[in-house]
Amino acid sequence: MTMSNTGGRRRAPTIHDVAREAGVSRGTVSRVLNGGHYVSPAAQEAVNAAIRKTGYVVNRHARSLITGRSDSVGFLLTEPQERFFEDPNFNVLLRGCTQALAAHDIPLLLMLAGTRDERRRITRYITAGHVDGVLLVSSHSGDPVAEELRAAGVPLVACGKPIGLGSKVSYVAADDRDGARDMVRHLLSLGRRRIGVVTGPPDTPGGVERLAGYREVLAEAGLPADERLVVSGDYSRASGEAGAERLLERAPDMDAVFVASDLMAQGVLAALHRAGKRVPEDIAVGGFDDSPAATAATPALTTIRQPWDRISNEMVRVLLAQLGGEDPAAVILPTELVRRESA
Amino acid sequence: MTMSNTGGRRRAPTIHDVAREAGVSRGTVSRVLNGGHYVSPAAQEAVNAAIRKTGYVVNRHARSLITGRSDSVGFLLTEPQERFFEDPNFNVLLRGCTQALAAHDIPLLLMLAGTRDERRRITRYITAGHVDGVLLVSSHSGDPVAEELRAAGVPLVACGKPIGLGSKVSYVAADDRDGARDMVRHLLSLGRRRIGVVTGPPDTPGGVERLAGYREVLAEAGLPADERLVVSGDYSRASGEAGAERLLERAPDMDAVFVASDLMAQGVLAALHRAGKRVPEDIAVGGFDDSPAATAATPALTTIRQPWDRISNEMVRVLLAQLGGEDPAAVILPTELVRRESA
DNA sequence: TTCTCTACTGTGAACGCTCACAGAAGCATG
DNA sequence: CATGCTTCTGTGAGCGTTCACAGTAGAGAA
Repeated sequence: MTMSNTGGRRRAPTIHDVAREAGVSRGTVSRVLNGGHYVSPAAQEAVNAAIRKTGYVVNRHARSLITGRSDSVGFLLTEPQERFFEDPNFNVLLRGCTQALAAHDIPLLLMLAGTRDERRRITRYITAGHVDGVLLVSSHSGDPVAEELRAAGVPLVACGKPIGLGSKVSYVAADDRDGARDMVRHLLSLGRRRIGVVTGPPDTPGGVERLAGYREVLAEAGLPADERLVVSGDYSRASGEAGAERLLERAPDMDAVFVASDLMAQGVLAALHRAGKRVPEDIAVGGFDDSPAATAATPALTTIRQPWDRISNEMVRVLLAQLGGEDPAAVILPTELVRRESA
Repeated sequence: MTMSNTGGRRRAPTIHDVAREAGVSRGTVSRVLNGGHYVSPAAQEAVNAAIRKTGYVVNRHARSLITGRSDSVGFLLTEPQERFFEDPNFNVLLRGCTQALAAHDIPLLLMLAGTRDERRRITRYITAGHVDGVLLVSSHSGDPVAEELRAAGVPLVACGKPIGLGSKVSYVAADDRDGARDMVRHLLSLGRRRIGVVTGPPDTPGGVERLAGYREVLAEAGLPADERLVVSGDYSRASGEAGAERLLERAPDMDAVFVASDLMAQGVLAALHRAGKRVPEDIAVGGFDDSPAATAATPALTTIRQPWDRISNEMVRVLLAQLGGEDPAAVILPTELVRRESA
């Protein structure tokens, strides 16, 4: 009667135990574990049975030691922390990436690099090869971590087009410009002609591209470019509130606002409410993101849906392709107008 | 002229290189790396200089292979996914844990186990020793993953008291009952006497304890227990809305509601607004959590703050203590009443 | 037959580290 | 002067895997 796998918590079974159980050599077990090429069907089956019987699980440390790969990837957040809190997009993205990676049996290491010290530590950790690649969430330009990682040759996929870096870095992004165009066209179709905009920070792709889309459509419609109708925020609720106040002051005849994020749009709604403006009767409001904030708002926000589930899937796909030796790639995904009450 | 660390990306320096550079043996370098006991000051310094010069970073896989530890911990979420989205507490908790662990140079693996298959995979992964311990977020009772991990002897710290499990599992929780007591006492102090409650699911500690606190205070105040004033939700906004409607129907003379989460309280506010009730004039509303939803609501919610930053710190502290050989422990942290407009 | 090719299998040698052990040196104690 | 103790150092072994290589068997071609 031999010792079996149940109970005892003695020692985890190794590839050796499996080999003995299956009556083959370590090499054959290893081959089965790694795709099963050059293994006879009989051996294949014997090994699988032995694995089930012993409850064998590969020791990833031993594997990594020799392969040099870690079979894990990092999810790196270099944003200032308040965004992480307030922006529901991060949650969706994080969850999507975790799941997409889990499907490949690849664990995700969460890394927060808010301070200088943290950045140094994390950079060291990553460049030491403790992860095979990095999913980067950092829309601000001039991110030193991103640049260092790129220089060190770490496979990298950014979420949103990285402004500072060269073209050699992969990214996945929603079509910000096209989304903005859709929204502004929608506002025009409602008969609005004095359309304001609260855009994002000018060092983020969302800030730049959404504003560009807005300007393009107005120009195409033959409307004058009026800089009094343009203010910028930082994607926070508070900045939306402040932005709306400034707009109302500078352009009291405004009849619509395009806001570059739902969270800011919440702030805008609050400011308009305080100013006695009815939405959408007096002023139509269009958001961006289709976050939970959009449905939570009163009135519910008409907004642009970013395909976050597809974005996370694509980020993982592109990163894995890169780990497999493929070249960096840029992926741009279409957005969708979601009509609710605010416009 | 010897090959130096800069450029070339040839091969990462090993402990061997450091030893040669410092003129000592591998063993001495290893001792320096692991606390520096039994190392002469001279050797200590030589090794540190060599580490700086070579840019050496320890290979964690090699270390883990021999120590059997992975020097990483898992953050396991077995909640249904919508909570992860909607509840901002998870973000604060996740961020806090990541940072607290980073201070000990321990990476955090994010694990989502929503479906049966995912649960199986994750359990296998964890029990195989790929993480040293687990921070568990799963308030629902009868969680099969938690039970399996406990049975397998995996060091575990839960967030919130795990209902199903025995007392051998560590947890960190806010004092739900006391927080509820504070809120209900506050409502009483405002002169309210017909106080309703929208509690959480009865299989969560929040659902049980907050309701218990509510009942205790009413009893202590000599008020009758009226089951028409008690409904339960699932912490979602929608369930708060439905709960408020049911309360209004069953107890039209209600003059206050204690809601077991801010998110549900948002729903309650919406329902009250629709029913033409003014808050706080007609009905005072008290929330729980002090989440961003509390300030976003109109009127801003009076609520109970849970010390999430302390909770995450304590979770990590208790887990690390357990990894160091200490026994499981329960930590209960005080809450705080935050007065705003709604009550 | 003999040779070559393909499909499959087993065996040492790493990978980079820690741990146990042996041994050296210094100093106090018997 | 031996003995013990403490502090420090180097060395071999081995953690569990993969990889390169050598080798076997069987099929088909010369």
